[in-house]
Amino acid sequence: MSTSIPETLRSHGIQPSAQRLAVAEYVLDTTAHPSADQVWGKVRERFPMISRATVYNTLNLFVARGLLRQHALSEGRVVFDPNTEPHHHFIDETTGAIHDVPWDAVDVRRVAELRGLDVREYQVVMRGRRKGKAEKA
Amino acid sequence: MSTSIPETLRSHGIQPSAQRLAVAEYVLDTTAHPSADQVWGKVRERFPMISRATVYNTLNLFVARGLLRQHALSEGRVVFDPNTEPHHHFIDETTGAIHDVPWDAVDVRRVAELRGLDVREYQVVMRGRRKGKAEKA
DNA sequence: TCACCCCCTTGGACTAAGTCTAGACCTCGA
DNA sequence: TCGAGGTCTAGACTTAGTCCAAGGGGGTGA
Repeated sequence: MSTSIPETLRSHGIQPSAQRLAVAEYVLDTTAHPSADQVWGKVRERFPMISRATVYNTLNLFVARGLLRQHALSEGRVVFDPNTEPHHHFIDETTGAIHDVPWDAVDVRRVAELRGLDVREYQVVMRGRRKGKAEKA
Repeated sequence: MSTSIPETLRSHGIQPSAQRLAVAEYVLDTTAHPSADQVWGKVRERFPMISRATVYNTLNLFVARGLLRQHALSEGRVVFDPNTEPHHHFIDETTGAIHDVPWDAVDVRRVAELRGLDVREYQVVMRGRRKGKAEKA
C-alpha cells in the first residue's frame, strides 16, 4: 500500500503502460490464484481491447522480474500468485480452489538430508476440504 | 512380479486387451514419470497402429481404477506414476526430471493442525539439482 | 514543433495437449 | 451363426499458450 503500482513496476525494471497497469491492478492484489485466461477475462472487463498475447506477455514478464510466481499444482492448471514469499498450498478437492498456507503452519524437518539431492526450495502441497465457516449448509 | 499384468488389470476391474497390455507393460514398470504423449511414443514402438485416443483413454482408466497416479508438478506437465503409495517428489531444475522421494525421508509435522482445513493427503514437492554420480563432467 | 526510434500492443496463425464422436471391429455367449 | 456390448481408430474439435509481422504511441534530440 505504501508504494503505487507504477512505482512497483519501475522498481522491478518494468516500464509501466496502460495494459500492464490494468493487469497489475488485478493480479497483484488477488488471492484467487487465477489462470492466465482468467486474468485476461478479468482485465477485459475494464480494458476490452486488450489482446490475449499482451496478457500472456505481461504475466510472463512479471514472473521473470519476480513480481509474481507461477504454480502448476492441480490438473495441469497453471496459476499466478502475487505472494512471492515462501508458503505452502492447500487445494480444495471439491472446488479446485487453491489457498495459501503460511510457511510456519507446517513443520518440515530433514528435507536437506536427502543424499545426492541439493534441495533449493520446497513446499508442502495439501489436498482435502475446507471445513466450517464457508459452508453453513 | 508375483502377479501377471493381465491379472493385475482384471483385479482392478479392467478387461485386458492387446492395447491395454501394451500400455500397462510400459507404464506400470517405469520410474520415468512419463507424460501421456511419451507413453504414446513408447507404446507405438512395439504397437505402431495404436491411436492417441486409446492411450489417453487407457491412462485415464488406469488412474480411475487406482493403478496409476497422475501428477501436475512442473510447468503444467501432467505425468503418470505407477507408484501409488504415499511419497514425495523431487524435481531436477536443470533437466526437469522428476524423482520419487521415500515417504520417511522427510519429516513433516503439524500438517493436520491447520484450522478450518481437513487435510486428506499431502506431499512435499522439492526443487533443486542432483549432485554427484549422475554428472561426471 | 517535428521526426525518429524504440518499445509495446495487436490480431491472427500456429503448436501442443487433451477430449469427443462416429463408425468399424472384436469377442463372447446363446 | 448371430447379436450385443465393449473396445479401438482416425480425425475433428477445444483449450492453453507461443510466435510473428505489422501498426501505434510516447519521449528525446534537433
